[in-house]
Amino acid sequence: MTLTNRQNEIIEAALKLMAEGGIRELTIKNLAGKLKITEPAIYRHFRNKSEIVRTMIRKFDDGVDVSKETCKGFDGIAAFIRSRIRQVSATPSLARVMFAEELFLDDPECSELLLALMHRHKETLETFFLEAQNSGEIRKDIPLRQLFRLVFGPVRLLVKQWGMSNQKFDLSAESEEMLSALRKILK
Amino acid sequence: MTLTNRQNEIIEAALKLMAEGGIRELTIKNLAGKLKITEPAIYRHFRNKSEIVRTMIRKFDDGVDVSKETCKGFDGIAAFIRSRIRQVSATPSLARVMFAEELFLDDPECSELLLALMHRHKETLETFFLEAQNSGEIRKDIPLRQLFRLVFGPVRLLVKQWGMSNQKFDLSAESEEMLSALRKILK
Amino acid sequence: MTLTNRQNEIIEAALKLMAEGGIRELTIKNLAGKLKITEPAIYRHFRNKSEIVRTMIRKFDDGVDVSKETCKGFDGIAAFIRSRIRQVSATPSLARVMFAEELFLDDPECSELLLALMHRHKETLETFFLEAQNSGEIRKDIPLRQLFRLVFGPVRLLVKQWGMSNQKFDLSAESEEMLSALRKILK
Amino acid sequence: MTLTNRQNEIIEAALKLMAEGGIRELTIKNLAGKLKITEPAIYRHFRNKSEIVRTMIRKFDDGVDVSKETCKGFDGIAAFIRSRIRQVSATPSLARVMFAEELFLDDPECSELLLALMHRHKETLETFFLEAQNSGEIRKDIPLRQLFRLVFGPVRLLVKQWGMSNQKFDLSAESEEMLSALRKILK
DNA sequence: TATGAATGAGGGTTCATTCAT
DNA sequence: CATGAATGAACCCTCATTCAT
Repeated sequence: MTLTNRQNEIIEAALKLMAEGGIRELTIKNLAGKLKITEPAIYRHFRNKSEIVRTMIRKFDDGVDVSKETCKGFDGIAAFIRSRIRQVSATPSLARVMFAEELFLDDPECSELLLALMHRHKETLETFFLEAQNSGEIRKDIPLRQLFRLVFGPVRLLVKQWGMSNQKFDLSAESEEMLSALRKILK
Repeated sequence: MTLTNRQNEIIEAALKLMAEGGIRELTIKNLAGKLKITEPAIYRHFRNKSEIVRTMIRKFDDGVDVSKETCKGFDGIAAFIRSRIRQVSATPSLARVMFAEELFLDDPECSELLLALMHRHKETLETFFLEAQNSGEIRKDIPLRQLFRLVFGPVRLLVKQWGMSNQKFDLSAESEEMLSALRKILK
Repeated sequence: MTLTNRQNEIIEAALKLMAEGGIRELTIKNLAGKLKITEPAIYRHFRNKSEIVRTMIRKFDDGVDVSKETCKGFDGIAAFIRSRIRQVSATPSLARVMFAEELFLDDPECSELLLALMHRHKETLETFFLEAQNSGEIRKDIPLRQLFRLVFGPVRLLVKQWGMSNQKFDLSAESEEMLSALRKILK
Repeated sequence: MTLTNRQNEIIEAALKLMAEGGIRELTIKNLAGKLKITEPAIYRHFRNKSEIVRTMIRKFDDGVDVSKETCKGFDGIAAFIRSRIRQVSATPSLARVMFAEELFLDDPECSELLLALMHRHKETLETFFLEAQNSGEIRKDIPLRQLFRLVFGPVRLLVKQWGMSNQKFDLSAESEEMLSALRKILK
């Protein structure tokens, strides 16, 4: 995904707007206002609003790179989670929208994209879970799809709490604590 | 919370609209259309749109009744979760909005209400967690706020998956499986 | 003009509403709210809103009774003015609307009524002016219609200032001072 | 105050609407209709309706230029009055709203603006009155605030009569007659 | 690459009024 | 004498988008 400078600026502004006042604040007018250009100018860089949102989603999905080669088992899972946490820490506005799939329910193209991304992640992660079960890092009496929920449910909630509390607590400390708790209880 | 018949009808219609097409579908016009009355008629029953949404939220919060007397410890937590699951099963549209606090970010009155409700629940639940730790149902080396996330993160994710998959799996079976998994791993 | 009790209550409430927040505050809804009845109930007492306003206007015109018999010349004029001032002092809300004919521009029936009343007053008053000129109380080198403006322009402005200042000064003192000034300068 | 062409056109149309049918006729819809554009187009030129009205008020206040340098005493007053009369003659629609402060009672921002302008005028004019008293043009036994009313009350009433009569008489002749009458009686 | 001006669709809301009860 | 429920018309305003320049 190669974006022009302007495109990156627009994505950045869009994210800020969403974080500040919810998805309703993300309008072409506000976007233009924030970038100090006029509304039609936006359309030089994106075909329409949906494309902006979709590009935003894709861009932040690119940020999570956990190649299945470098890590294995629970380490792979931890790497994935840490990658997400690092991303959210770097761009706190993300915390408010990253796991809010409902926000995009009314745009079919966005919904579809999100579903596809989620599916891809799930596949990657289930490989890790299997490895972890086989190596004895994780007990074997819990179905894979429950494992997925037991691990990523808490992560999502943590990020959401951090976003809704306006970053009042130390996200990375709290996430490390959570990871070690997960390691403990799943053994 | 005593609502008139019409008010209940309006709330019901509002929920359906949201579930069908996201919060953007929840407009006074659509609401009126669904009820086959005119838009101004809505305003005889609610002062404005925000009041409709807030009433909707309150109504479904009323549905979760877990008195601290009847249950204790992990049973209290399980009761709370089962109550939620039952509610969502009965009104599947709920699954798509119940844990989507972001949807209401742009309405300060709604946001505030949601925060208050979440706070109340957290307080109730932390009592249960403490009891469970003291009675030995739950290990003591995990901080309360992590416990909260470890339990309710997965529940939220489960409900969300069910909603986004259009109720493709058996929610109550899956939730029972999750509960027993939680019981196991937290001991 | 004989009004029922309820009608008088409605007129009174209407006047208060107008005084508090301008003519836009005078709505059937607000009227009903102030009287703690429902909107349709208003229509038991008046055929429509215009009739309410017209009745209001007529009622307060009835309050100014200056028979041409009891007074003559400048005394007649002074009596008329004092009568107005007394009325406004008794019902301060009046000050904000009494001379604001523009408020009713959009209701032809009201406009017409107002014009008729103004015409009647002018006729009465011109008789007084003529008498005053003939008796030497007022100089004769000023045309009647200018005299009318020179006397009632200031009175209107005085009342308006009193109303817009929220009755900050002593209206009757100020009006007496004005009357004596008028007597002086017109001789 | 520099306005774009379109802004001037809008203000002009707004004034016409008000003059034709009272303030209730001044709606965005009518405004758009008169200019043969759509309603949203209006909002490219003004932020909202209140801003239109306020600009209208300011624009016509700009028209009254009486520098304290060129005139002194009663001449200053006469200049101010003549300036107003000229303005109203040029734009007869103004006559119906220029002195109708009540029309804007329901818009706090307009009310405030009007009060500020009125205050500024009063200050300018009281300087003239003082000069006139000191130079012997106006008798000294009448308080300043009464003088203000005695002079501007009649002017306001004259303009209002002209407006409400649909310009049936010769405003400038009548105003000159009034000015000379005022000069006579105030000496 | 940007702008100024406009548009069609739709948003939430308030109005005076009516009607059956 | 009053109500509950509704209506049609109109209100102000914002949306994403387009087009000529």
